[in-house]
Amino acid sequence: MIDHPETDLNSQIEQALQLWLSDNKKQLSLLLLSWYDTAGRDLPWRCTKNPYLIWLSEIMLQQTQVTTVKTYYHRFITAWPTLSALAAAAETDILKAWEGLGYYSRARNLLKTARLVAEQYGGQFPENYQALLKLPGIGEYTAGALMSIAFNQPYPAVDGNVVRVSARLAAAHLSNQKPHNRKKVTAFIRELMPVDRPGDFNEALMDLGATLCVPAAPHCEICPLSGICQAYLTNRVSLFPVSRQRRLPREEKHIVLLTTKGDRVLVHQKTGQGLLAGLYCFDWLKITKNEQKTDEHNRIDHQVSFQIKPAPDDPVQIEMSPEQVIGQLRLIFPDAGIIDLGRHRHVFTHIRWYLHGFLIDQPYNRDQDTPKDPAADFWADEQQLQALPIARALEIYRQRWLDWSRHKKEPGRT
DNA sequence: TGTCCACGTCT
DNA sequence: AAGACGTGGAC
Repeated sequence: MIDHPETDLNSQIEQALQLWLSDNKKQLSLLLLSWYDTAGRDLPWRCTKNPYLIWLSEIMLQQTQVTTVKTYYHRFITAWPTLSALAAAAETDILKAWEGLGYYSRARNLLKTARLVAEQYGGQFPENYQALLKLPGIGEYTAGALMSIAFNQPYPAVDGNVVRVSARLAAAHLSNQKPHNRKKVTAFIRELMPVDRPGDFNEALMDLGATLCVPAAPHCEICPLSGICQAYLTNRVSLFPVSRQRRLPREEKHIVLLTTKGDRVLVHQKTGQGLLAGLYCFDWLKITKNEQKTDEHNRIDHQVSFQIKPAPDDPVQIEMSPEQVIGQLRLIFPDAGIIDLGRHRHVFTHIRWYLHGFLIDQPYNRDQDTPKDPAADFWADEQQLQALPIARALEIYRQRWLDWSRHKKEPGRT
């Protein structure tokens, strides 16, 4: 006998979904929509059918919770009330307005799609699922949300909430992480879509998942679907959906240098498609196992002057005291004042950053170290620095520099 | 304060 | 398919 755990799992999912459909298909939409009509959330983007506003909100809602999105949504519709206004914006302005929301490729794709729709579709989003899918930043979920909410057509919009609700309803061992499972849920939901209110139906499912059928400690006792929820009826709610195994984030150590001349600090725009692309950063030194080099997106000045030796008993962990770093920096910048800006830890999904910031206070008239790439590097004054899009991870150092700069200008005020 | 967890798209 | 991509909230 050969074990086929994967096959068994897939057939359990298929059978559970089919069985549940055959018993409960007809009851769901009425129960769900009546609940939604009284308990659904009152959200800013639900008072419109404007595809531009629906699209904007849905892009923001990808990987981001409603409460966080509200501020940004308001900011965007105020600055760019129409698609053509957004299409005419500069990318840096979009990124600045997006600053802090994360997953910055969403902002870059937002602009790409706005321009594409303005130019190729006369400013109107196509009322066509396949055409929407081709637009940058629009995947299956968002295409389905637009088709159903903005265009009133019966397309499922399967997000993590819908997978969780489906898994519990049918007691199916679904995992939100498996693309194949999302397709199964899409087929399942397609069977349940009412033709008269597809948008409300999708939003109702997501609301239920966000407010009652939450991941931990769901409120089954007040859930309108508890009577047809197989997981609840068999007292197994906590088993669904299947939770994934999480990888540990890799660890990286960096020195952040706020290289300053007079009242300006050197900044650099990250290019390409990678981490924090399009955002601005300071000078940057990456500490690796037994050598040191700069992040590939950043400047490569000064690296020769750093010789960082691995600790003898632990070659992976490099410990360099602030005093040692300051000592090195004094060699590189003999005329400058060096200020320790402190350590900062920042955790991404996949990386754990240990940052240590230093401010290099150089005299006014020193004119070496001119940026190599004037388009990407420049010396920013206070106002410019505040106007640049910068990641959360570096926000603390920006603030420290601004505080320092103001204090230097008006030393009487502490 | 730290750890865990949530949230879709692209490659 | 599986990993890259960021942040904030819950505990």
